[in-house]
Amino acid sequence: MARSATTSDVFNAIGDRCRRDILITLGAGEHDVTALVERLRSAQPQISQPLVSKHLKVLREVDLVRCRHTGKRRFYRVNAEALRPVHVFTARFEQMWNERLDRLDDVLLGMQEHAEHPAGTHSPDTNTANESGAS
Amino acid sequence: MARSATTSDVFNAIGDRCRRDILITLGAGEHDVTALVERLRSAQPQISQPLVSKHLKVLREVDLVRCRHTGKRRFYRVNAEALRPVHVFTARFEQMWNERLDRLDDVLLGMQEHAEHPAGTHSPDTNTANESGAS
DNA sequence: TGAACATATTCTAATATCGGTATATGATGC
DNA sequence: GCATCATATACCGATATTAGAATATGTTCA
Repeated sequence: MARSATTSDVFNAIGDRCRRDILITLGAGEHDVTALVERLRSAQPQISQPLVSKHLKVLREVDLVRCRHTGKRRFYRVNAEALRPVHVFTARFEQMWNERLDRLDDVLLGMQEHAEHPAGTHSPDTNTANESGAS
Repeated sequence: MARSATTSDVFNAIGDRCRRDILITLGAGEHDVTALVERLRSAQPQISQPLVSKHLKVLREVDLVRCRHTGKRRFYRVNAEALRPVHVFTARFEQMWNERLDRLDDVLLGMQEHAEHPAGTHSPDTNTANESGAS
C-alpha cells in the first residue's frame, strides 16, 4: 500500500514551514488574509494569496486557527490550545533531557570525588553495562 | 514548482504517527530493532521490520534517535534534545493559552479585591519572569 | 566456510502534498 | 445590475513520502 493518512492532524499541520510562519505571524495578533500575506512576503517575497489560503484551510481543519468573518474580510487568529497534543508529546521528552542534565551533574560530581581519591579504573568504553529499564 | 523540502527537519520527522510511536517506545528505554518492532506490533500488528528500520533512519538523520551498536544488535535510544525546536515553537503558544488563563485569574482577583476594598490600586505583577531555556 | 540471525537498503507502486495559475464565490458600493 | 475588492477553490504538474517485497550487509557461531 501507500502512504498513510497524514492530513487533519496537528503534527502534520505544523510540519510545513510556511504554516509555522503563518502561526507565528498570527501569534502576534489577528490578521486578515491580505495583511497576513503581506507580512509573510517579507520573509518569502513570492508567496501567493491562494497558497496562504490553502494553508489556512489546513490549519483551520485541525483547529489551529479560527476565523472571524466580517464584511468581505476574514480575520484569522491562532487557537493555541490545539497545539496541546504537540506540547504533551514534547513535554514527555523534555523531562528526559532534564534528567540527563541532572545525571551529567552527578557524573561531574563523581569525577570531582575521583580526583580526590584516585583509584585504578579501566574503562571499556564501548561496552558499558547498560540498564535496560522497564521491560 | 512542486512541494518544498520537508525531510531532514524535526517537525516533519514527528509528523508521522509511526515515528511518534517509535519515539514513545524508545522513550521508555533503549531497544534493539527486534524488540522495538515487537513492541510496536502490539499497536500495529502488521508493521514490518524494514519499515521500522526506514523510520529509524529518518529519525537518525534528524538526530532524534541515536544508536549504540554491539555485535549484531543495534540499540536505539531517544535524543530528546533534538526536540527542542518543537518545544520552543509550542512554548510560544503555550504562553498564549496560559496568558489567557492568567488574565482570567486577574479578573477574578480583581473582582475579589473590589469586593473587599473598592478603591484598591494594586500593582498588577503579571509579568513574572519566565524561564525559557537559553537557545 | 557456511548457516542463522539482526538490521539495512533497494526497488516499486500508490498517493499525498506543495506551489502555480486561473477561476469561482461572496460582499460592498455605485 | 455591475465593477471591485477580498478570499477561497479547482485544476495541474512535479515531487516527496510511505508501505511492501525482495535482497543485501554484517555478525556470530558451529
